[in-house]
Amino acid sequence: MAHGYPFDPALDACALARALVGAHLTVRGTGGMIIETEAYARDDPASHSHHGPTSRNRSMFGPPGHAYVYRSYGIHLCLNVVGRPGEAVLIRALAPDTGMELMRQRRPAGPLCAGPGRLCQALDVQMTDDGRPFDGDALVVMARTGAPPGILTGPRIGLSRATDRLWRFGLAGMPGLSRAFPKQ
DNA sequence: CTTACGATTCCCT
DNA sequence: GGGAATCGTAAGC
Repeated sequence: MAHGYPFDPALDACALARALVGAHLTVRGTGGMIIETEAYARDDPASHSHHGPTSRNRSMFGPPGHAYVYRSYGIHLCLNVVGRPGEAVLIRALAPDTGMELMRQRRPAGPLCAGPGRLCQALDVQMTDDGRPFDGDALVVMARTGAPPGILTGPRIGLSRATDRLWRFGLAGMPGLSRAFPKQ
């Protein structure tokens, strides 16, 4: 049952990153509520898109509402939601609630979805998901309902450039964040 | 062609 | 808290 991609394609990366906090993500039947995101923009020294399109980052310049999946440190995969051209939002942590048993099989020990590499392992995200739409088929994202939650902000994790941009967003009061946020 | 370096995680001390 | 694992990418020569 496809329900389509719920977000305005015109949202800038930070607005999309904020909108995704509290949204719900499912990949082929496993997932949970998104509790931590990071925004990456076109004119952003820390973004893969900073030097323009390449074979690796081509999905970042593709249609909004599609996935950008890349390999990190030769080991892990990371999942992004593509926004405007050259912009994307990294999904950094979930509060897992769907397909718990399957996710625990894939990650028998340790945190299930706290960290971009861990959640990709728990959800069995593949490189073949790169460029795939969040259209409600294999990849499902549902906007949050109700009042806007308290959203924490902080510098993005693991970057050496553009550390002054507070483009990391988290759901206040949630356990399972990949790291603590600075005092607001 | 060569090389340096990550949008990380895990295990050790 | 610190370092190793591990490999694709892209900048540099």
